[in-house]
Amino acid sequence: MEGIFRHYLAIYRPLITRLNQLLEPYGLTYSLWQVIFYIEREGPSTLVEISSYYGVEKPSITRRVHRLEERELIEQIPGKDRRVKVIRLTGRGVAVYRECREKISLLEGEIMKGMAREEQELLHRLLPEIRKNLMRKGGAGDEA
Amino acid sequence: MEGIFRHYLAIYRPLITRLNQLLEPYGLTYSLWQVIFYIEREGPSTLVEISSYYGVEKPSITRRVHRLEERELIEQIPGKDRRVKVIRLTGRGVAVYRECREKISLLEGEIMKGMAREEQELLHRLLPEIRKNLMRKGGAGDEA
DNA sequence: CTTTTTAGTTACTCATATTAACTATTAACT
DNA sequence: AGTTAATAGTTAATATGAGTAACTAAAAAG
Repeated sequence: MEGIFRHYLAIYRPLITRLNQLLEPYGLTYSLWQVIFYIEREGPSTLVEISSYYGVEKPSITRRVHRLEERELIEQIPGKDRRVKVIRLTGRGVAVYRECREKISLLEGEIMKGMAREEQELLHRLLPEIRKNLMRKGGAGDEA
Repeated sequence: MEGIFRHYLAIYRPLITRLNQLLEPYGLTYSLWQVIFYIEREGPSTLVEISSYYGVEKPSITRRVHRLEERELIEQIPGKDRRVKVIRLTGRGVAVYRECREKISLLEGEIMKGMAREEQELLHRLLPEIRKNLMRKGGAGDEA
C-alpha cells in the first residue's frame, strides 16, 4: 500500500488556499482560525493548552493570540494565577466564529460530495487513527 | 459531517516532521522530495508540470529545482523548445530516490498499521477524490 | 525562604510560499 | 513575413508561519 502520503499531501495546498480565501474577508488565516475554533470548543483557554493541542510551539501561539487581540476577536480574562493568560472570544469573536464555521461546513460538504455516508464516516475514523500512529514512535511534536 | 478539515490538518505537521527527519540524511526536505518523486513517476518533466501538479507557484519550483541541481540529483535535458527546461533524475538521483522510497514505504506501513486492507484501499481512493473536488470550483492553484 | 517549575514573551533564524515584474522564446494572426 | 500574444522560467521583494534559545514573572515544592 504505497503512496498514501502522496495522496495526502496533494490535498494540503489546495485546501489551505481555499480555507484562506474563505477566511480572508474576516481578516483571518487558517492558523488564526484554529485558535478561535479551539476556544469556542473548549471555552476560555490558556496559550499552553492551545499550543499543546495543536503541537505548535508556544511562541507561535503567542503571535497568533496577539494578532487576534489586535483584531478584537479574543480578549484576556483576568484570573488569580497571574502567570496564566486565559483568553476567550469577544462578542465579535463569537459572531465571526459562527459565520466562518458555517462557510467552512459548506465547503466541507462540497468537498465530500459524491462520497457515500459510510465512506465519510470511515474518513472521520481513519484520519485520527493515522495521526495517532504518526505520533506514537517518531515523536513528531505533540507534547509541547 | 463536520470537522473533516480539522482531522485532516491535524496530521500535517507531525507527518512533515517525520518525513523531514527521514529525508535529512540525504540532504532533502519533503518539498525537494516531491520534485524527485514526480520526475521519477512521470519521467522527464518541466517546471510548469511540477508546479501545476502540486498547486505551487512557479518561483517555488524554480528554487526547488535549483537546489536539486546543486545537489546533483537532477539535471536538465536539452530539447528543441528553448523556453522549456526539461529535467530528469541523475544516477545519484535515482539511487537516492530508491533509498528514500523504501524508507518512506516503511513509514507508510507503520502509519497504516491496524487498518483493515479495505480501509487502506478506501483511503487510497478517497483522498484523490477529495483533491479533485477541492480543485473543481474554487480554483485553488491547479491551473498555473 | 530558597529552588524549581510553569506560562508567556522576545529576538533571531529558517523554510517555504506568494506576487509582480522581467527575459527569452515560441505560437498565432493578419 | 512581421507584429502580437502566449508560455516557460527567473529574479526580487515580501509574507506567513514555525522553531530554538534566552529571558521575565509568578507560583509551587522543598
